[in-house]
Amino acid sequence: MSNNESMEMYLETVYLLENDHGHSHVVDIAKTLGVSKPSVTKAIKQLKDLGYVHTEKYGTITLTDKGREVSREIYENHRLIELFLQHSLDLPADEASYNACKMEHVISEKMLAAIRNYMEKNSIEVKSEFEKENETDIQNKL
Amino acid sequence: MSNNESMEMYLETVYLLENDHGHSHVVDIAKTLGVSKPSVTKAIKQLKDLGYVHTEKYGTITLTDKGREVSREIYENHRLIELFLQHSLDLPADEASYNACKMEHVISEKMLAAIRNYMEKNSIEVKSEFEKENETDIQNKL
DNA sequence: TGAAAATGTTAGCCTAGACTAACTTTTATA
DNA sequence: TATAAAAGTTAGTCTAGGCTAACATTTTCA
Repeated sequence: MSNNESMEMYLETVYLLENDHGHSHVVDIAKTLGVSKPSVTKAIKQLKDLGYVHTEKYGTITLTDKGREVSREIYENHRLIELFLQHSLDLPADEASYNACKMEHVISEKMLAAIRNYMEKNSIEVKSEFEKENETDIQNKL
Repeated sequence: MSNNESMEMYLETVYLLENDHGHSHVVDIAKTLGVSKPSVTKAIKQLKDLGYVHTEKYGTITLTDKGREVSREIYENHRLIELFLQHSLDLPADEASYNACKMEHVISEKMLAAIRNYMEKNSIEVKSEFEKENETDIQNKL
């Protein structure tokens, strides 16, 4: 799973949708990511083969425990990077989120560790959006 | 040309090789990027079609004025990001370079501007490696 | 409740960007 | 200087990750 931008985006989207609605649907994932339904079906099949999601034919998609763990980590890294960009570069929220989305799939473990260290030193608390409030615009989180 | 990681890497490599030796060869590009010679031939053909390089059959590869301008900008952005990572996160040079290499192809113009602003505020001078010294290990610059 | 709309799937196509095998041309050297 | 080695090219293959068209299933609601 490491270092696969496309799959990480699908997994992260499933995670966000599930946090909002308890499960996700092909059509919602397609809309969120701006891809076609068949692309989603194909990707979800791969996530299933990897043991990250459970699906029922013509039914809903839910994360397995493993999938939830991995996707939570992906999303938390996204948040971490996002807050780092806001704090260090004073980027507005939307720009920070956009760039975090691009960066999260490519930067090294050491750089992530360095960002965590930076946040700690500057006493910046990194908490999930979900702990803060009830948002519904998932696109803003990707 | 915008936002094409692969082509940007080829162009940047041509730029670095040319700065070191006055021109570049398929085989050197292949070694630097860790790809096969046919992959380089194909990529260079595309760069030629875009007007970025000049080639002679079975001969050397050189940048056009346009190509030099674009590749210098790519490389300078790489350096900018690299120094930002070193300064803000205290990343060692090799880690900073590695992550700059990944980030340079994906981050937004606004984020680049914010980094420039950061460097200025902190009085960090961004100069090319070439102005500093005579290095030959190009891999370290990518 | 049955037909239309929405949703999900399958099959097949396309492109980018890698690769190997085999060939051509150039360079180096015995 | 002839030939082996090195460098470059061409042709064809593969994979990932998109897409559309067509079909299957489920849901909605008149």
